[in-house]
Amino acid sequence: MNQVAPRKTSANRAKVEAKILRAAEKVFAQKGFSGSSMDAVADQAGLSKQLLIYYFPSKEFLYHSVLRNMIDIWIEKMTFVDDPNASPAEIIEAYIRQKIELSRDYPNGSKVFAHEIINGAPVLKDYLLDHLKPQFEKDIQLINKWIENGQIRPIDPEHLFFTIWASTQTYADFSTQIQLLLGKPKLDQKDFDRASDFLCHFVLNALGAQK
Amino acid sequence: MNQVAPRKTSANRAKVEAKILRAAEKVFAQKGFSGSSMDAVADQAGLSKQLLIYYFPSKEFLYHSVLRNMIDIWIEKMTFVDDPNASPAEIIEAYIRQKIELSRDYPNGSKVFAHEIINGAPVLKDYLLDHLKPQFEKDIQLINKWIENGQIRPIDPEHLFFTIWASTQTYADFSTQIQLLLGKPKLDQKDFDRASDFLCHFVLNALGAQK
DNA sequence: GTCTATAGTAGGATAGAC
DNA sequence: GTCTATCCTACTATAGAC
Repeated sequence: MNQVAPRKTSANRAKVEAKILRAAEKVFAQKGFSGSSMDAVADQAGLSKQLLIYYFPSKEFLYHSVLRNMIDIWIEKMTFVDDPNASPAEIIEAYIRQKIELSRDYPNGSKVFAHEIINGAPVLKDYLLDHLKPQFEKDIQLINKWIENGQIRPIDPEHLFFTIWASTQTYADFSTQIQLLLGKPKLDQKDFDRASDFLCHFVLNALGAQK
Repeated sequence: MNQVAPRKTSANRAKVEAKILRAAEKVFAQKGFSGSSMDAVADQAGLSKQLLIYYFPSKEFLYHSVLRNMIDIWIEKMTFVDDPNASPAEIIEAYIRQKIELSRDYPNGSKVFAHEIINGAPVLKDYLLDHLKPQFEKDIQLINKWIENGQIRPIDPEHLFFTIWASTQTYADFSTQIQLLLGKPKLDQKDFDRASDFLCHFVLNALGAQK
């Protein structure tokens, strides 16, 4: 037998690993990869550094695991769901709202990505090229089709995406600054709703897209 | 005499300090405070670690110096220049263009701030409260006045600022991602011009502000 | 002002008892 | 699976020669 009591063991392992990944996400979110220590992750997860290393043999492996854990859902929310029955306004509004929800639900994941990108995307570069870029180019084409059809104003589609990404992710990455200026200890559901409503109106007005 | 050859000495010191600050800005931009080492800064500046410590006795002091060096120009560009003769459209267009210029001219400074804010602004918090917040609130009032006067559409002024900040700073902080998706090794002047033009049109259309 | 040497500590990782 | 002990490297910082 390779393992003692494999069933119980692996169930427990999954639970501990999940706890560690949540802790690591939080620590990496604050300081990025090189700024974070295994000690800090262990503390956050409530176990010893040695035990942490038992589950995740190296810091690099832990970091990769955190990224892997988030990357697919992340890229999925960065690309359109092309519903042929929906109007441009409907597609864009749904897109903005789901991006804000992502910032609300995964603020730490967002910050980990922010660190990774600011750092030059040393780990994610290839993955972004292989998975995000093709989708991005498809979405650009869809927007260009809308422009040709006169459904929205002629604008630079690439920069439209950069603006939507930046202004939705800022509610996760720069929440400290936003809290400070709004005089709130924490952003609540109402703040995210206001952000969504503002951005949807703002972008649809800018595009001249009618619902 | 306190110093030997004070004139030459202090002139040289200023030059070396400037070189170190540029190097430190670059290193801190990539990894943030805790992720950066004095060794890396020394390497980047082209001098020994010991000599670096002679000029900047501690890493904290160096980091504070880098921030102090940028913070005033930074906050200045985050607030309106209230020209009573200018129209809302003119004020906002000038504002967006100068924010994009800031991202172009000080990408490392922008990234250092990004790290600091993502981290919870441990160093800058008080400064932002004392210096940015009052200006922010004044600018909000001005926008509300424009809305009352029917010069722009009624929108959430706070979130307008968050959107403009995010979508201008993204060209510094997330330049890696933008380069990747545009298929460019580096953003050039044309890219920044396109970004400015896009954002000005976009925001003015969204606000319904006529030039 | 610049160098060598080194102290002191924190961090990543391993070995081995239980 | 969990713990103690420990190795080794990298890091911040100091002391002191020149």
